[in-house]
Amino acid sequence: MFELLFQKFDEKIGLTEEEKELSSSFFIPKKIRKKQYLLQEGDVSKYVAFVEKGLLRSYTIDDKGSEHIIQFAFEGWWISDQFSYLTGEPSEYNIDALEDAELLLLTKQAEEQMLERIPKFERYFRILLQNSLIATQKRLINSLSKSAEERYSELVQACPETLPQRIPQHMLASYLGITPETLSRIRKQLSLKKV
Amino acid sequence: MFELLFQKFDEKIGLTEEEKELSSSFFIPKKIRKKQYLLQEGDVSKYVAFVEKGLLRSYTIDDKGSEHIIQFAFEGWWISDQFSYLTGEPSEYNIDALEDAELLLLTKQAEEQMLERIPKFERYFRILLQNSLIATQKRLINSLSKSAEERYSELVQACPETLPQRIPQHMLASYLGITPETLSRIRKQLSLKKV
DNA sequence: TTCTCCCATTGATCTACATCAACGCATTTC
DNA sequence: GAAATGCGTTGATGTAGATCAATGGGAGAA
Repeated sequence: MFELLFQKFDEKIGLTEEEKELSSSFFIPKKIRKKQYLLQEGDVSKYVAFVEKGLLRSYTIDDKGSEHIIQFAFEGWWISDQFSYLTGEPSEYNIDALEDAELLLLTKQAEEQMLERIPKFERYFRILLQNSLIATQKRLINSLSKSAEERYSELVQACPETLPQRIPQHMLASYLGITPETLSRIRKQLSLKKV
Repeated sequence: MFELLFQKFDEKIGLTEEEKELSSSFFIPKKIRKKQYLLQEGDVSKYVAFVEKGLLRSYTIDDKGSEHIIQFAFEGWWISDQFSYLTGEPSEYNIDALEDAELLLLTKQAEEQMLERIPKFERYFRILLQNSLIATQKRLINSLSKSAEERYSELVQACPETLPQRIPQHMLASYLGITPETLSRIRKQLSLKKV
């Protein structure tokens, strides 16, 4: 159950066997099925979740009723609503599973205890946050400066196998901030260009 | 010189007098003039900067030559290119001053030493990162889901005095991801609505 | 099997915003 | 003081992408 988590830890910070043992005790394993919510708008985000298996997304629904996907989380990624988790305010986001998933949940108290017992996790979580911030800034600048076609091409180029395989097209559109119709037309354009 | 910095520290983590004394030794005070660069595209970001006085911005220039502002940094804010600072890669961003400014610079070595000597700064920087991430995600979702007029109204509503006073209009446009012409028209629209 | 329902596609039309160009005003530069 | 430069405004026109509507195919439920 914890293989992937430990592997990820090892990439950033080395852990001894005792530390692994100890750290694993702070996590709550949980399986959820496709379409099931991990977090619903209005609830408080009590956990950050590490994805051992499966695929989740976080998204928000705007005043006009359309969904905007904030993040996908594949195996080895973390997902949560940082704001709600941090402040205890009710969340404006939803998190649900696109595929049956196995998660490792960390509550805030567990996280704090873990940081106290094994301080080098401070470093680990700081690195995670920095990477998220860098990626989100890049995505923001892209959305402000590039065309939908450019954004889609770059996205698919980044993960050519997994993304189109595992994520339905209308969700990619939502992630890119365009309508499914527009994405369909863009794909047609691109396929014509290639030939 | 360090008043504002210590005040900000105190808001998140308490510091003793010795800790203040010690922590201040890690910073390099620096004054820069309006229009002067703190970081130029292609250089490596060696510092994170705390703004004691004045106003800076970070921005990037796209393939077509237009500027996209990533962040403004008023008094009490931090600014840097996290990616370059972290990896040592040359930066794709520029940082310059919109007003004469007084800064406190922290190099990576200094930061590491400071974290080692006063570990509660881990917490402080983690909070900073979390807040940046939350704000950037919100801005991203706004840019994907709201009209330029909505984004401008909300931005001005957030800081009605400082923003339009201290930031030239074409830079607000760049921050919002629209052209100066469009912003001008939006402002006209809004002023007509009010009357 | 048949009946839904959901999803991707395609066409026709609409609209928010960009682009290009010109002008007036203020500020800086010589 | 004249000249140059930069910024905000306004108008005319172009375009990426949204919206609305219809169609066909595939997956799951009865």
